[in-house]
Amino acid sequence: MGRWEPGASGRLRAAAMELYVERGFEQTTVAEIAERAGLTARTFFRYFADKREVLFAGSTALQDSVVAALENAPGSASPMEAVWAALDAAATMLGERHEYSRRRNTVIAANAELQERELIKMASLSAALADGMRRRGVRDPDASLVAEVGVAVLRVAFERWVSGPASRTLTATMRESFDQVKALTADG
Amino acid sequence: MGRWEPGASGRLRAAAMELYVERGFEQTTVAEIAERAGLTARTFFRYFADKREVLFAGSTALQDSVVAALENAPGSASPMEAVWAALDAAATMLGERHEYSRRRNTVIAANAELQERELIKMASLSAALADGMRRRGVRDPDASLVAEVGVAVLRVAFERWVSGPASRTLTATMRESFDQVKALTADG
DNA sequence: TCATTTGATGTCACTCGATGACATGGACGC
DNA sequence: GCGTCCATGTCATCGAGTGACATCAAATGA
Repeated sequence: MGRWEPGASGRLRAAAMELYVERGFEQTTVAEIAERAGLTARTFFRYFADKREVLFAGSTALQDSVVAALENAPGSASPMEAVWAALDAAATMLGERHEYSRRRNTVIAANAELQERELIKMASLSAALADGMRRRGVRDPDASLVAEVGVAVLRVAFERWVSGPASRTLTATMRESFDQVKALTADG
Repeated sequence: MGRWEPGASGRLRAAAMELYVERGFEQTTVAEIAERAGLTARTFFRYFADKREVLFAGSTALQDSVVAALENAPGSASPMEAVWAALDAAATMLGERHEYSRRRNTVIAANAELQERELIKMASLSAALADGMRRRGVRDPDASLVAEVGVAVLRVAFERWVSGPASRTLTATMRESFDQVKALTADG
Protein backbone atom coordinates (compact mmCIF):
# COMPACT_ATOMS: atom_id res chain seq x y z
CA MET A 1 0.00 0.00 0.00
CA GLY A 2 2.47 2.71 -0.83
CA ARG A 3 5.29 3.53 -3.06
CA TRP A 4 7.83 3.98 -0.26
CA GLU A 5 9.83 1.58 1.81
CA PRO A 6 7.31 -0.12 4.06
CA GLY A 7 7.34 -0.04 7.83
CA ALA A 8 7.90 3.64 8.32
CA SER A 9 6.71 3.47 11.90
CA GLY A 10 9.05 0.62 12.77
CA ARG A 11 12.00 2.33 11.13
CA LEU A 12 11.32 5.49 13.08
CA ARG A 13 11.09 3.55 16.29
CA ALA A 14 14.32 1.70 15.67
CA ALA A 15 16.15 4.85 14.63
CA ALA A 16 14.94 6.71 17.70
CA MET A 17 15.96 3.92 20.05
CA GLU A 18 19.42 3.78 18.50
CA LEU A 19 19.98 7.50 18.77
CA TYR A 20 18.59 7.74 22.29
CA VAL A 21 21.03 5.04 23.36
CA GLU A 22 23.94 6.52 21.43
CA ARG A 23 23.74 10.12 22.54
CA GLY A 24 20.82 10.42 24.92
CA PHE A 25 17.27 11.64 24.54
CA GLU A 26 17.80 15.39 24.78
CA GLN A 27 20.80 15.37 22.50
CA THR A 28 18.77 13.71 19.78
CA THR A 29 16.78 15.79 17.33
CA VAL A 30 13.58 14.68 15.68
CA ALA A 31 15.13 15.68 12.37
CA GLU A 32 18.00 13.29 13.04
CA ILE A 33 15.68 10.42 13.86
CA ALA A 34 13.69 11.02 10.69
CA GLU A 35 16.83 11.30 8.60
CA ARG A 36 18.17 7.99 9.86
CA ALA A 37 14.82 6.41 9.02
CA GLY A 38 14.88 7.98 5.55
CA LEU A 39 11.93 10.22 6.32
CA THR A 40 11.04 13.75 7.30
CA ALA A 41 10.48 15.29 10.70
CA ARG A 42 6.92 16.10 9.68
CA THR A 43 6.34 12.41 9.05
CA PHE A 44 7.68 11.50 12.47
CA PHE A 45 4.92 13.54 14.04
CA ARG A 46 2.32 11.78 11.92
CA TYR A 47 3.25 8.51 13.61
CA PHE A 48 4.09 9.70 17.10
CA ALA A 49 2.43 12.49 19.01
CA ASP A 50 5.76 13.70 20.30
CA LYS A 51 9.41 12.85 20.66
CA ARG A 52 8.82 10.78 23.79
CA GLU A 53 5.91 8.71 22.61
CA VAL A 54 8.11 6.67 20.31
CA LEU A 55 9.38 4.82 23.39
CA PHE A 56 5.90 3.99 24.65
CA ALA A 57 4.24 2.59 21.57
CA GLY A 58 3.54 -0.78 23.18
CA SER A 59 1.83 0.55 26.25
CA THR A 60 -1.71 0.41 24.91
CA ALA A 61 -1.30 -3.25 24.04
CA LEU A 62 -0.06 -3.92 27.55
CA GLN A 63 -2.98 -2.08 29.05
CA ASP A 64 -5.45 -3.93 26.88
CA SER A 65 -4.13 -7.32 27.86
CA VAL A 66 -4.13 -6.36 31.52
CA VAL A 67 -7.74 -5.26 31.35
CA ALA A 68 -8.66 -8.43 29.50
CA ALA A 69 -7.02 -10.55 32.17
CA LEU A 70 -8.97 -8.70 34.81
CA GLU A 71 -12.17 -9.41 32.99
CA ASN A 72 -11.33 -13.09 32.71
CA ALA A 73 -10.63 -13.45 36.40
CA PRO A 74 -13.25 -15.56 38.18
CA GLY A 75 -16.10 -13.60 39.67
CA SER A 76 -15.42 -15.25 43.01
CA ALA A 77 -11.96 -13.71 43.24
CA SER A 78 -11.39 -11.07 45.88
CA PRO A 79 -10.39 -7.59 44.64
CA MET A 80 -6.74 -8.25 45.39
CA GLU A 81 -6.80 -11.65 43.75
CA ALA A 82 -8.38 -10.17 40.64
CA VAL A 83 -5.80 -7.44 40.45
CA TRP A 84 -3.11 -10.01 40.90
CA ALA A 85 -4.40 -11.94 37.91
CA ALA A 86 -4.29 -8.77 35.83
CA LEU A 87 -0.76 -7.88 36.89
CA ASP A 88 0.37 -11.40 36.24
CA ALA A 89 -0.62 -10.88 32.62
CA ALA A 90 1.39 -7.68 32.55
CA ALA A 91 4.39 -9.46 34.00
CA THR A 92 4.14 -12.15 31.37
CA MET A 93 4.17 -9.62 28.55
CA LEU A 94 6.91 -7.45 30.00
CA GLY A 95 8.98 -10.37 31.20
CA GLU A 96 9.72 -11.66 27.76
CA ARG A 97 12.51 -9.32 26.73
CA HIS A 98 14.82 -8.74 29.63
CA GLU A 99 17.65 -7.21 27.66
CA TYR A 100 15.44 -4.88 25.69
CA SER A 101 13.68 -3.79 28.87
CA ARG A 102 17.01 -3.11 30.48
CA ARG A 103 18.24 -0.88 27.67
CA ARG A 104 14.96 0.95 27.41
CA ASN A 105 14.93 1.47 31.14
CA THR A 106 18.42 2.94 31.06
CA VAL A 107 17.34 5.52 28.50
CA ILE A 108 14.28 6.46 30.50
CA ALA A 109 16.13 6.60 33.82
CA ALA A 110 18.50 9.16 32.33
CA ASN A 111 15.81 11.69 31.49
CA ALA A 112 13.13 13.35 33.59
CA GLU A 113 10.74 13.98 30.70
CA LEU A 114 10.76 10.30 29.86
CA GLN A 115 10.14 9.36 33.46
CA GLU A 116 7.15 11.67 33.46
CA ARG A 117 5.76 9.93 30.42
CA GLU A 118 6.37 6.53 31.95
CA LEU A 119 4.59 7.58 35.10
CA ILE A 120 1.52 8.81 33.27
CA LYS A 121 1.34 5.53 31.39
CA MET A 122 1.38 3.72 34.71
CA ALA A 123 -1.30 6.09 35.98
CA SER A 124 -3.36 5.31 32.93
CA LEU A 125 -2.92 1.61 33.59
CA SER A 126 -4.01 2.14 37.15
CA ALA A 127 -7.08 4.07 36.04
CA ALA A 128 -7.98 1.31 33.60
CA LEU A 129 -7.61 -1.27 36.34
CA ALA A 130 -9.80 0.74 38.70
CA ASP A 131 -12.38 0.96 35.95
CA GLY A 132 -12.29 -2.78 35.49
CA MET A 133 -12.68 -3.29 39.21
CA ARG A 134 -15.74 -1.07 39.24
CA ARG A 135 -17.17 -3.14 36.43
CA ARG A 136 -16.67 -6.13 38.70
CA GLY A 137 -18.82 -4.44 41.29
CA VAL A 138 -16.06 -3.14 43.55
CA ARG A 139 -16.89 0.34 44.80
CA ASP A 140 -14.64 3.32 45.22
CA PRO A 141 -12.41 4.02 46.97
CA ASP A 142 -11.61 0.32 47.10
CA ALA A 143 -11.36 0.03 43.35
CA SER A 144 -8.87 2.89 43.13
CA LEU A 145 -6.89 1.71 46.11
CA VAL A 146 -6.51 -1.84 44.89
CA ALA A 147 -5.48 -0.62 41.44
CA GLU A 148 -2.97 1.88 42.81
CA VAL A 149 -1.41 -0.61 45.18
CA GLY A 150 -1.25 -3.22 42.45
CA VAL A 151 0.52 -0.93 40.03
CA ALA A 152 2.86 0.20 42.79
CA VAL A 153 3.85 -3.42 43.30
CA LEU A 154 4.33 -3.89 39.57
CA ARG A 155 6.56 -0.85 39.42
CA VAL A 156 8.78 -1.87 42.31
CA ALA A 157 9.05 -5.42 41.06
CA PHE A 158 9.86 -4.29 37.54
CA GLU A 159 12.62 -2.07 38.83
CA ARG A 160 14.12 -4.95 40.77
CA TRP A 161 13.77 -7.29 37.82
CA VAL A 162 15.47 -5.12 35.19
CA SER A 163 18.44 -4.46 37.42
CA GLY A 164 18.82 -8.13 38.27
CA PRO A 165 19.82 -11.26 36.33
CA ALA A 166 17.65 -12.43 33.45
CA SER A 167 17.22 -15.80 35.10
CA ARG A 168 14.94 -14.35 37.76
CA THR A 169 11.46 -14.04 36.23
CA LEU A 170 9.41 -10.91 36.58
CA THR A 171 6.41 -12.92 37.67
CA ALA A 172 8.28 -14.44 40.56
CA THR A 173 9.73 -11.10 41.60
CA MET A 174 6.30 -9.58 41.54
CA ARG A 175 4.82 -12.39 43.57
CA GLU A 176 7.42 -11.78 46.25
CA SER A 177 6.75 -8.07 46.34
CA PHE A 178 3.05 -8.73 46.50
CA ASP A 179 3.37 -11.02 49.49
CA GLN A 180 5.72 -8.56 51.11
CA VAL A 181 3.11 -5.82 50.90
CA LYS A 182 0.67 -8.09 52.63
CA ALA A 183 3.15 -8.71 55.42
CA LEU A 184 3.98 -5.01 55.76
CA THR A 185 0.39 -3.86 55.95
CA ALA A 186 -0.49 -6.65 58.33
CA ASP A 187 1.80 -5.44 61.10
CA GLY A 188 1.54 -1.69 60.43
CA MET B 1 17.70 44.81 47.02
CA GLY B 2 16.27 46.00 43.74
CA ARG B 3 14.76 48.94 42.07
CA TRP B 4 11.72 47.05 40.83
CA GLU B 5 8.45 46.07 42.38
CA PRO B 6 9.30 43.38 44.90
CA GLY B 7 7.98 39.85 44.87
CA ALA B 8 8.55 39.07 41.24
CA SER B 9 8.25 35.36 41.87
CA GLY B 10 4.95 35.70 43.70
CA ARG B 11 3.52 37.98 41.02
CA LEU B 12 4.47 35.51 38.34
CA ARG B 13 2.89 32.68 40.27
CA ALA B 14 -0.32 34.59 40.80
CA ALA B 15 -0.51 35.73 37.20
CA ALA B 16 0.07 32.21 35.95
CA MET B 17 -2.59 30.72 38.21
CA GLU B 18 -5.10 33.35 37.07
CA LEU B 19 -4.45 32.77 33.41
CA TYR B 20 -4.41 28.99 33.72
CA VAL B 21 -7.82 29.16 35.36
CA GLU B 22 -9.19 31.72 32.91
CA ARG B 23 -8.20 30.12 29.64
CA GLY B 24 -6.41 26.90 30.47
CA PHE B 25 -2.75 25.91 30.59
CA GLU B 26 -2.06 25.34 26.91
CA GLN B 27 -3.86 28.46 25.81
CA THR B 28 -1.67 30.56 28.06
CA THR B 29 1.62 31.89 26.82
CA VAL B 30 4.65 32.54 28.98
CA ALA B 31 4.81 36.01 27.45
CA GLU B 32 1.27 36.66 28.66
CA ILE B 33 2.05 35.54 32.19
CA ALA B 34 5.10 37.76 32.30
CA GLU B 35 3.21 40.69 30.88
CA ARG B 36 0.48 40.41 33.49
CA ALA B 37 3.17 40.31 36.17
CA GLY B 38 4.87 43.34 34.65
CA LEU B 39 7.93 41.35 33.64
CA THR B 40 9.55 39.67 30.68
CA ALA B 41 9.33 36.10 29.48
CA ARG B 42 13.06 35.77 30.02
CA THR B 43 12.58 36.67 33.64
CA PHE B 44 9.88 34.06 34.05
CA PHE B 45 12.41 31.39 33.16
CA ARG B 46 14.81 32.77 35.71
CA TYR B 47 12.34 31.95 38.46
CA PHE B 48 10.76 28.79 37.09
CA ALA B 49 12.46 26.07 35.12
CA ASP B 50 9.49 25.78 32.80
CA LYS B 51 5.90 26.78 32.29
CA ARG B 52 4.60 23.95 34.43
CA GLU B 53 6.87 24.35 37.41
CA VAL B 54 5.09 27.53 38.50
CA LEU B 55 2.26 25.33 39.79
CA PHE B 56 4.57 23.09 41.82
CA ALA B 57 6.67 25.62 43.68
CA GLY B 58 5.57 24.34 47.10
CA SER B 59 6.39 20.71 46.50
CA THR B 60 9.90 20.79 47.89
CA ALA B 61 8.64 22.26 51.15
CA LEU B 62 6.07 19.50 51.35
CA GLN B 63 8.66 16.86 50.71
CA ASP B 64 10.99 18.32 53.31
CA SER B 65 8.35 18.29 56.01
CA VAL B 66 7.35 14.76 55.13
CA VAL B 67 10.91 13.54 55.41
CA ALA B 68 11.32 15.42 58.68
CA ALA B 69 8.21 13.77 60.08
CA LEU B 70 9.56 10.40 59.09
CA GLU B 71 12.78 11.13 60.91
CA ASN B 72 10.91 12.18 64.02
CA ALA B 73 8.85 9.02 64.13
CA PRO B 74 9.78 6.78 67.07
CA GLY B 75 12.36 4.17 66.29
CA SER B 76 10.01 1.52 67.62
CA ALA B 77 7.44 2.24 64.91
CA SER B 78 6.85 -0.40 62.28
CA PRO B 79 7.59 0.60 58.67
CA MET B 80 3.92 1.22 57.97
CA GLU B 81 3.46 3.20 61.15
CA ALA B 82 6.45 5.37 60.31
CA VAL B 83 5.18 6.04 56.82
CA TRP B 84 1.83 6.88 58.24
CA ALA B 85 3.38 9.50 60.49
CA ALA B 86 5.09 11.02 57.47
CA LEU B 87 1.95 11.11 55.36
CA ASP B 88 0.02 12.58 58.24
CA ALA B 89 2.37 15.55 58.09
CA ALA B 90 1.72 15.85 54.37
CA ALA B 91 -2.01 15.75 54.93
CA THR B 92 -1.74 18.49 57.52
CA MET B 93 0.11 20.77 55.13
CA LEU B 94 -2.06 20.03 52.13
CA GLY B 95 -5.28 20.01 54.10
CA GLU B 96 -5.10 23.68 55.04
CA ARG B 97 -6.39 25.23 51.83
CA HIS B 98 -9.25 23.21 50.47
CA GLU B 99 -10.50 25.79 48.00
CA TYR B 100 -7.07 26.56 46.61
CA SER B 101 -6.33 22.85 46.28
CA ARG B 102 -9.58 22.37 44.43
CA ARG B 103 -8.89 25.07 41.89
CA ARG B 104 -5.32 23.97 41.39
CA ASN B 105 -6.47 20.40 40.95
CA THR B 106 -8.98 21.42 38.31
CA VAL B 107 -6.27 23.10 36.29
CA ILE B 108 -4.01 20.08 36.55
CA ALA B 109 -6.75 17.59 35.77
CA ALA B 110 -7.44 19.40 32.50
CA ASN B 111 -3.95 18.95 31.11
CA ALA B 112 -1.81 15.88 30.55
CA GLU B 113 1.51 17.69 30.81
CA LEU B 114 0.57 18.99 34.22
CA GLN B 115 -0.51 15.55 35.35
CA GLU B 116 2.87 14.25 34.28
CA ARG B 117 4.61 16.85 36.37
CA GLU B 118 2.39 16.10 39.32
CA LEU B 119 3.16 12.43 39.03
CA ILE B 120 6.89 12.93 38.98
CA LYS B 121 6.62 15.07 42.09
CA MET B 122 4.77 12.24 43.75
CA ALA B 123 7.44 9.83 42.56
CA SER B 124 10.08 12.09 44.01
CA LEU B 125 8.21 12.13 47.30
CA SER B 126 8.05 8.37 47.22
CA ALA B 127 11.76 8.11 46.54
CA ALA B 128 12.51 10.46 49.41
CA LEU B 129 10.32 8.38 51.70
CA ALA B 130 12.03 5.19 50.64
CA ASP B 131 15.36 6.85 51.36
CA GLY B 132 14.18 7.81 54.79
CA MET B 133 13.01 4.30 55.45
CA ARG B 134 16.40 2.93 54.50
CA ARG B 135 17.98 5.36 56.93
CA ARG B 136 15.70 3.82 59.55
CA GLY B 137 17.21 0.45 58.75
CA VAL B 138 14.43 -0.90 56.57
CA ARG B 139 15.85 -2.85 53.66
CA ASP B 140 14.74 -2.90 50.05
CA PRO B 141 12.38 -3.87 48.59
CA ASP B 142 10.41 -3.20 51.78
CA ALA B 143 11.48 0.42 51.93
CA SER B 144 10.34 1.06 48.36
CA LEU B 145 7.14 -0.89 48.77
CA VAL B 146 6.06 0.87 51.91
CA ALA B 147 6.83 4.26 50.38
CA GLU B 148 4.98 3.48 47.15
CA VAL B 149 1.93 2.13 48.92
CA GLY B 150 1.91 5.09 51.27
CA VAL B 151 2.03 7.63 48.46
CA ALA B 152 -0.64 5.69 46.59
CA VAL B 153 -2.89 6.04 49.60
CA LEU B 154 -2.12 9.75 49.83
CA ARG B 155 -2.97 10.21 46.18
CA VAL B 156 -6.30 8.41 46.35
CA ALA B 157 -7.27 10.16 49.56
CA PHE B 158 -6.31 13.55 48.19
CA GLU B 159 -8.44 12.98 45.14
CA ARG B 160 -11.41 12.06 47.27
CA TRP B 161 -10.83 15.02 49.55
CA VAL B 162 -10.62 17.74 46.90
CA SER B 163 -13.79 16.57 45.22
CA GLY B 164 -15.65 16.39 48.51
CA PRO B 165 -16.86 18.97 51.05
CA ALA B 166 -14.34 21.11 52.90
CA SER B 167 -15.69 19.88 56.23
CA ARG B 168 -14.17 16.45 55.71
CA THR B 169 -10.50 16.65 56.68
CA LEU B 170 -7.78 15.21 54.51
CA THR B 171 -6.23 13.47 57.47
CA ALA B 172 -9.44 11.61 58.23
CA THR B 173 -9.97 10.68 54.60
CA MET B 174 -6.44 9.37 54.43
CA ARG B 175 -6.83 7.38 57.61
CA GLU B 176 -9.86 5.67 56.12
CA SER B 177 -8.05 4.83 52.91
CA PHE B 178 -5.14 3.54 54.87
CA ASP B 179 -7.26 1.18 56.91
CA GLN B 180 -9.06 0.14 53.78
CA VAL B 181 -5.81 -0.94 52.17
CA LYS B 182 -5.08 -3.07 55.19
CA ALA B 183 -8.44 -4.75 54.90
CA LEU B 184 -8.06 -5.29 51.16
CA THR B 185 -4.61 -6.84 51.39
CA ALA B 186 -5.67 -8.97 54.33
CA ASP B 187 -8.26 -10.94 52.40
CA GLY B 188 -6.53 -10.95 49.02
C1' DT C 1 -5.91 1.36 -20.84
C1' DC C 2 -6.51 5.49 -18.90
C1' DA C 3 -8.58 8.81 -15.72
C1' DT C 4 -9.63 9.28 -10.97
C1' DT C 5 -9.11 8.70 -6.28
C1' DT C 6 -6.56 7.83 -2.29
C1' DG C 7 -3.20 7.85 1.17
C1' DA C 8 1.47 8.39 2.63
C1' DT C 9 4.95 11.59 2.44
C1' DG C 10 7.24 16.14 1.43
C1' DT C 11 7.53 21.31 1.67
C1' DC C 12 6.75 25.58 3.71
C1' DA C 13 5.64 28.82 7.15
C1' DC C 14 4.74 29.70 11.59
C1' DT C 15 4.14 29.75 16.90
C1' DC C 16 5.98 28.98 21.16
C1' DG C 17 8.99 27.07 24.81
C1' DA C 18 13.51 27.38 26.30
C1' DT C 19 18.39 29.11 26.65
C1' DG C 20 22.83 31.67 26.11
C1' DA C 21 25.23 36.12 25.65
C1' DC C 22 25.34 40.57 26.60
C1' DA C 23 23.41 45.24 28.00
C1' DT C 24 21.37 48.32 31.54
C1' DG C 25 20.54 50.86 35.43
C1' DG C 26 19.10 51.48 40.21
C1' DA C 27 20.63 50.15 45.08
C1' DC C 28 24.16 49.81 48.25
C1' DG C 29 28.82 49.81 50.37
C1' DC C 30 32.81 52.51 50.71
C1' DG D 1 30.38 60.68 44.46
C1' DC D 2 32.27 56.03 42.70
C1' DG D 3 32.20 51.56 41.49
C1' DT D 4 30.28 47.08 42.11
C1' DC D 5 26.39 43.99 42.24
C1' DC D 6 22.42 41.92 40.67
C1' DA D 7 17.74 41.69 39.01
C1' DT D 8 15.90 42.52 34.86
C1' DG D 9 15.74 43.62 29.82
C1' DT D 10 17.18 42.80 24.94
C1' DC D 11 18.54 40.06 21.27
C1' DA D 12 19.48 35.95 18.77
C1' DT D 13 18.82 31.27 18.21
C1' DC D 14 17.39 26.36 18.47
C1' DG D 15 14.15 22.75 18.45
C1' DA D 16 9.40 20.86 19.24
C1' DG D 17 5.13 20.82 17.33
C1' DT D 18 1.27 22.08 13.89
C1' DG D 19 -1.58 23.59 9.92
C1' DA D 20 -2.04 24.16 4.94
C1' DC D 21 -1.02 22.68 0.77
C1' DA D 22 1.70 20.03 -2.86
C1' DT D 23 3.16 15.60 -4.78
C1' DC D 24 3.13 11.16 -6.61
C1' DA D 25 2.72 6.17 -6.92
C1' DA D 26 -0.53 2.64 -6.26
C1' DA D 27 -5.15 1.05 -6.24
C1' DT D 28 -9.55 1.33 -8.37
C1' DG D 29 -12.98 1.24 -11.71
C1' DA D 30 -15.13 2.16 -16.15
